[in-house]
Amino acid sequence: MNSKDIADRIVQAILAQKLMPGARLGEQALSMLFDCSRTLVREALMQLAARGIVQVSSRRGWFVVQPSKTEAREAFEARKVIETGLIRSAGAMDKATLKRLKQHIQQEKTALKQDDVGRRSFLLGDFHVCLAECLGNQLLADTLRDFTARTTLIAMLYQSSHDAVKSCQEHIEIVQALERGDKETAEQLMAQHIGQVQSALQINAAPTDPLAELRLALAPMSTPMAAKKTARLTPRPVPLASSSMASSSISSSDSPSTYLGALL
Amino acid sequence: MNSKDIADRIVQAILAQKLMPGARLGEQALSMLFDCSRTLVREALMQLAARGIVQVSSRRGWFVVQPSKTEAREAFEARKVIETGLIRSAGAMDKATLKRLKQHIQQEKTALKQDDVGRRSFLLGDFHVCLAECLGNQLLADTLRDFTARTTLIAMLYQSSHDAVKSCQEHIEIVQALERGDKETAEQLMAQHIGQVQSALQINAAPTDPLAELRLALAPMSTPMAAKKTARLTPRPVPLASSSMASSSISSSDSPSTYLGALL
DNA sequence: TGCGCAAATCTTGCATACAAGATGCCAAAA
DNA sequence: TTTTGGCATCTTGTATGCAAGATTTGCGCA
Repeated sequence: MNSKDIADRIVQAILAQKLMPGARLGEQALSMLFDCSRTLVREALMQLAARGIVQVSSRRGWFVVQPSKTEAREAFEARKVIETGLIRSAGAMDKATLKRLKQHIQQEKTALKQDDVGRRSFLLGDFHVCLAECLGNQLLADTLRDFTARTTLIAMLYQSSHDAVKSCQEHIEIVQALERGDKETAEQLMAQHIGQVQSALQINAAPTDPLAELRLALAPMSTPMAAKKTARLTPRPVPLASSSMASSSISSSDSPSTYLGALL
Repeated sequence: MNSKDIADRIVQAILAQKLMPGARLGEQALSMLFDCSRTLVREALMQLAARGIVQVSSRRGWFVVQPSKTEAREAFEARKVIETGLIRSAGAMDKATLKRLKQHIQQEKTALKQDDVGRRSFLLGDFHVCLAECLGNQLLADTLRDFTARTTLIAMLYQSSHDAVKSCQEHIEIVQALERGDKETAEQLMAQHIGQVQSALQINAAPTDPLAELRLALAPMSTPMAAKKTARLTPRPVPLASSSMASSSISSSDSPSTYLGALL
């Protein structure tokens, strides 16, 4: 278990929407989870920070990034630029490549059918990384993975009303266009597809009132003492001032073991 | 002096062609240079590794990356995709932005006139980062900085015969096209410009046979023992198997002080 | 009850110590 | 002379300890 593995696990958890933006990533907690020293955890977090996936607030803690509206726009624009450009500059695809893409889409369908939210989210994002690899550019594929993690976080943060089934359908159409060699259409479809995801954001929903979580938790219940403790409410809540969101419940109000469960 | 500063300095040294591909970056040496512990140096190197700028060979050392031919192709393709796409998707530029670009070009001219190789190399690369920022995408600008560092290393590794004056001239033309709102031409010029730099590479010069150095060194000399020792051949030469190159002499056979001078 | 201050606690920042693999060097033997 | 075995050295890999800032908590006081 080296720092690379730890970083990969964290990225995967984000792609599977199991780590929310703003989630706390304590060095101690992670070192216990991965059964290693803080040193390795720190190295992993440093790498992720360099990739723009986590950030550290001096002597306060490490947190999954919460992209601002500007950063959200930039991330989607970046993906559009890269993915459409990649299609445009690509040569013809061979059969094996197309097969791989189709297999990926099959996996998406399976995850959709089984209602496996984590896997579904991961695969819908991974399609784009896979496509970049198929188009023959590992460098851009890796870059795209980070950007996809970013847009996934953005979708969580801005309460995307995005439809997974529709997304999968759009992936299918893109691959079909590529299969018949119609790059122009494929490029156009890709731009639309990313645009769809982007416009599904409630871009003004983020600065919702910071008490939403409390309100929900403290709403009158029919069976008053159903849960013995209702869990501590936001013990160390949203770290960074700015916009708050409903995410911290998962990441910070559960016990360490549960909170870290996202990585297992 | 934190790890971020150290990483920045290393990147700058690469952009200024003061650190060659394959150059050794010993933790101890850097910690002495920056007067800090190995921990900080290690954190910086980890970040750079995550950005694909350095790599570590287990218990052997840290080295500036030596992109393979495939990686070289990918890096140039990535830059083409991003930079042309960015121009295409950009809106109109305001006056202040154009002014900034023109100032940058002025700096390029100055460095050219003064024959300041380091600054010249840095500025010619930084133009593209600057442009990305001007086009309103900091995320892609940061990405482009890393990619530019990569292509700079590639140019060093593959003995680019690239002409700085010509490059600057091409920058000027791109900005002119942007100024008159002719994005289409600007995009085309940019693609050509990057293509020029790419095709100036001696792409077949690097994977020359690994014995080239030996052959040269062992070629019959007219004055047999002219040099008392002919220098140890590749003392701790190229770290990773694959392609060898003529660069290691500078980075690894000089004394630490000289070798680290690139960062000061 | 509300407010302010200080101690306690938590979390990261940084340095250092030690472990362990990789490399180079040298001597001894074939 | 060449090869091989082992030792010395160099370099990273990992853990741990302590310092210092940030946050929370609890208490005294008006």
